[in-house]
Amino acid sequence: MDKDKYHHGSLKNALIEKGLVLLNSGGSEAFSIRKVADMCGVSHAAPYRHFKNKAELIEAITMSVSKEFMEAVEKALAQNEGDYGKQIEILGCVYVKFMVENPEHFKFIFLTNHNNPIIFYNGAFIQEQRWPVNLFKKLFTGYLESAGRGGADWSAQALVFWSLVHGLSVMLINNTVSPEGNYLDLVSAILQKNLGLMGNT
Amino acid sequence: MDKDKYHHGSLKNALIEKGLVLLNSGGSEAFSIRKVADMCGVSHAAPYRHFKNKAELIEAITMSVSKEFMEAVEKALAQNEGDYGKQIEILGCVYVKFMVENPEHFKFIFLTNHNNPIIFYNGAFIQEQRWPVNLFKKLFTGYLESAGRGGADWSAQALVFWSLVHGLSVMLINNTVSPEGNYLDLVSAILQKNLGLMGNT
DNA sequence: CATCATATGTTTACACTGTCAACATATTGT
DNA sequence: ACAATATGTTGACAGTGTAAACATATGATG
Repeated sequence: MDKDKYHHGSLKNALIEKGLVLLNSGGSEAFSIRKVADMCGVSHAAPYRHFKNKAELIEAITMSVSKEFMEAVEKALAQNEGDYGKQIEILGCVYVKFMVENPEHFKFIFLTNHNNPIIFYNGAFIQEQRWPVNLFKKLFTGYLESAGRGGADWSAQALVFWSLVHGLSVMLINNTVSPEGNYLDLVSAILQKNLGLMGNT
Repeated sequence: MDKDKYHHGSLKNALIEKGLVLLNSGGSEAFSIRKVADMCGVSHAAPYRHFKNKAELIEAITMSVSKEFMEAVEKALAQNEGDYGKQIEILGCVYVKFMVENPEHFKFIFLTNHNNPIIFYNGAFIQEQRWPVNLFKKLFTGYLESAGRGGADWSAQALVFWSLVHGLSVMLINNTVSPEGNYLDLVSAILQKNLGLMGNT
């Protein structure tokens, strides 16, 4: 792909990649389509051939990050196959770690209204869009069964788990809480305790 | 205060109030100093006599909202004095309700880095800035004592509680989870269950 | 190959934004 | 009364999102 060509070659992907870089260096305030275009060596209006507007570019970046996150989760869970309790704990840690290390992604992912919400209905999560709901189901039903509570409502436990790691992420990111030592130890401890409590009822 | 006067009279407060209105109607994207100035019937640069820049106006709005929130909490807790479990549940509901009803406040409050973090150190929250940490302490120590667990670590429980309501708020706000019926029933149920578990260990 | 539709990039333009400097008026203290 | 200060206005500038008009590359079809 020559530099001097009129056409970029793969501008769409380049915009997403460079956009991500800009986001995590300058923060969401400093993000601008024109800067991203600049970083791709392209005129300020070129992005509009690939994205309808700024929101759509951000949405694309969000999706890209979500995918990356999913892969990180899958990789981490490859270990400890079968031990559901351990896997849930790992999932929580990966989740928090990813969010803390990518705070700007976090903001975009969680502060954007979802077109297709995950509906909490009669104790069941409906519709998997960005988050591994099916994975949650597998892990929590597996865990509850292994704890002799096969009939319990997995989705309620998953919601609590989700809220917990979510909330911890927010508080760690914005520095509301700053633990001594490694924050992941704190997360681990909290999840273990919570899981233990879940199993004991 | 006449309308036609050269000086506004209490522009600083007006900017905070109108800024809040704009924030919760148009969203944080649509927020602009010039619009707020307009809403106050004042020239576009007038706000700069009261706030150094946009960030400082937002900070002032955030502080104002925090105060409002504190008052809502105190008011709600005036009932059920002495029943710590019930008060904790109420606190959680007020928290989530407030955040869901003021999503833009939420974003500003929680996605702004804190200059003075609440440090989680040796099991104790240090430094009360925007959030009622002392209230948390009172409620959770009270609750644990009434449950016959006087020696337990109140701050760990408070952190879990906080994460939980925090995370629930985020998920309700951005529509990740949308429960059937009143979302506060869901919150209540989750908190009750969690509190029950806490007491049973 | 020639030609034409389509995809992709550029230029120009406009309204709007944050912020500053220069200016104007009101308020306050002496 | 007058000078210092607080508060508001005007005008300017660089950046921003986005649309329209224009330019070039690419790919399909004869």
